[in-house]
Amino acid sequence: MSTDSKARRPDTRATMRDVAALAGVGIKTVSRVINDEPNVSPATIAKVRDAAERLDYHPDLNAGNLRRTGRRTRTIGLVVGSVANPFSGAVHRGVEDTAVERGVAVFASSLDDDAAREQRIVGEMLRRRVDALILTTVRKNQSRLVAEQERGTALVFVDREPAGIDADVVVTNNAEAAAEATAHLIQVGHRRLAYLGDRRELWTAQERRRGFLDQLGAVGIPTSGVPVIEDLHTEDAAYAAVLELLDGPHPPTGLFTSQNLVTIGALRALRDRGLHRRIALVGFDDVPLGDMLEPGVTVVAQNPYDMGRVAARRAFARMDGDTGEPVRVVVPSVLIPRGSGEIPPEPA
Amino acid sequence: MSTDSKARRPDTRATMRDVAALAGVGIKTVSRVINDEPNVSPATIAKVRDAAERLDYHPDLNAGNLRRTGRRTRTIGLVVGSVANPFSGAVHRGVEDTAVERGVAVFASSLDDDAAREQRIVGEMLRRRVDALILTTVRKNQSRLVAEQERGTALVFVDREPAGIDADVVVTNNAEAAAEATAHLIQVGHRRLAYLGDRRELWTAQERRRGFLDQLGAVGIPTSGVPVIEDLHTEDAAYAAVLELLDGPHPPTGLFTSQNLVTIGALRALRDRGLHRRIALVGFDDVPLGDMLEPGVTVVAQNPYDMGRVAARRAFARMDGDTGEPVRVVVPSVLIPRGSGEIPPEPA
DNA sequence: ATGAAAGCGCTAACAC
DNA sequence: GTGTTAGCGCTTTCAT
Repeated sequence: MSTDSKARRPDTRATMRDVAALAGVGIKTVSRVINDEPNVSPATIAKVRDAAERLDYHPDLNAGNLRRTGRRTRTIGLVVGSVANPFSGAVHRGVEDTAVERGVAVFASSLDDDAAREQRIVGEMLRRRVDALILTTVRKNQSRLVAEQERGTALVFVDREPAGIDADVVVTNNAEAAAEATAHLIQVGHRRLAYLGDRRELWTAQERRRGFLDQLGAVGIPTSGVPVIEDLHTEDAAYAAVLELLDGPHPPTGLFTSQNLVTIGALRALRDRGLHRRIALVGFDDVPLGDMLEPGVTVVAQNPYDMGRVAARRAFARMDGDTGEPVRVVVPSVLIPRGSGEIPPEPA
Repeated sequence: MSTDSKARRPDTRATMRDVAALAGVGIKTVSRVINDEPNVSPATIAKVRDAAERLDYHPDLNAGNLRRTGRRTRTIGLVVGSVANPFSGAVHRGVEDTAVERGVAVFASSLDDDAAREQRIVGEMLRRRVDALILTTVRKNQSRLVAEQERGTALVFVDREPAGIDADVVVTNNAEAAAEATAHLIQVGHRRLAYLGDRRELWTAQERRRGFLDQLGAVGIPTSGVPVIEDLHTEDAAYAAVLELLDGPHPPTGLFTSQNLVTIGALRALRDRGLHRRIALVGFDDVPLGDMLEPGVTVVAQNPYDMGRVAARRAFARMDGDTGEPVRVVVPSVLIPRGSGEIPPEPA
């Protein structure tokens, strides 16, 4: 691994001017050919294409966009929790599939739900003049972006709803689906439930908690004694919290876990105590191979791929000139019973 | 959702010239302040920063890069199988973590192992003048990229080794790890094994198959009668192939699956036949929650996050002027026994 | 310490 | 059909 400090590339990259010279035409004619503009004779087109080929010419999109009408970079930015998380990966894929059809490239970046990182990364993308930004934000208040939106950058929030800004939003039915999960546990016979949730500051966590508690209230279960454990942001934190709950004086008979890492941590804890067939669990957000565990993991599964597709479509609609009122799209989650959520409470 | 066809943004974006005018200085002075160059008086710095703040000025990186020495865009491209695949996600995260430290943005794109798509996507990235390209390619021959490499674009191949080009490569020890997995099954007592592999054209699939067969040969098991089923590219294809094998006249007592989707398909097939506790399985590449299935899934686990980090570091070393010989880094896979690979063959 | 002029690679506007 | 000129927003070079 020899290191040569000042190795500079020869930068022997052909420019449009080079192609024009070789083809014996003006630079604007080359531009016309490269961009498939009309009013160039077939013979000239052939000459230019041949010259471009021989010089291995590749147009510089960044240079072209500098002057081009509308100033689009044909580039969008996607900001998610972590590109290594399956939920984010599916959103990403949905966005990408929509973008690639249009020749638009996607910058992707992870936040780890870190507000400082959010600011840095959004700044980097803005400096690169992305046409649109699709965001799963940490901070609730996104008023900093209002000015950018007014300058023409399409903004779509996905998964989490922001405040302080009017923009398109694509979310799942968090509260309703959480209530449905809770109702499912209640219907199986559970009365002693516990809630295990993500960071309180996250909008999704608040919504899911609300759905859980509202449903308890709706069927007349007093919520005062119900363990509501929050700010669980990792598998390990969830694992520890569930162990503490199980080892406590009044362990619940059923668990509602509000996020996939929390679900996994809880599953591990149940297994370590040998209780995974005796204590019920319903998780929010699907878990990889959740159907192959024993018992299978009952979840309300989101549809992250569709959320990504819808978000990207909203972004492109805005870029195409849609100036209508901000749209709020709800991509519903569905309850998938697989076993863990159908375990009845133990007779007391 | 009202659509207004020709809504054009007012493009009221402040430029460096605007900031210069408001601050009452020359444009070059603004440039110095924005880029933290020396030789500006503190008072001038303050004036400029204040003006930039008031205009909500954000420099245009693409415009700046046009003239800047070295012509770096501070942008790299990552091309993987699918951003929705956990292996690719981990590679991506490794690349991103390395890039973000340097203020470099990452374009990520999925290939679905489609050669036509590979060409399109690489072209899009080149047009955007990425400083480096980190690739998990479909095609073995990558000589098309030699010219681009000579023009100064750093090229790093990750996971799969290319032909027709001299470039840095980051791979796992495919053949050795496959042999290790096979040896593991043999040691448990298996003699009737089967190989289930990905598309033959993929370098990794070839290597893993070679490791499997070589190991059988090394211990004197004749490979002629061993089922070698290839070109399994989806979970469903693997599922069907394994069912066929199990329902055949001489079902194997142990399976080696050469890729994570294949492993999952095989697991489903075994379960559907109620054989998951009776037929052994070792998979290549880890499977999400593989430790929580019953039995746990024995795998040779790759280290995709490290592969991403190492690949990105190689790319940055090249961008920093390393002109040494191409480097080949092997990030080893490790065998993780969890149960499925330790099932002994049934007594005959 | 500061700025004027030239130019990066391309497209827009307008000639011919 | 085709070319010329100007200029996108910035950095470079070189003067002051």
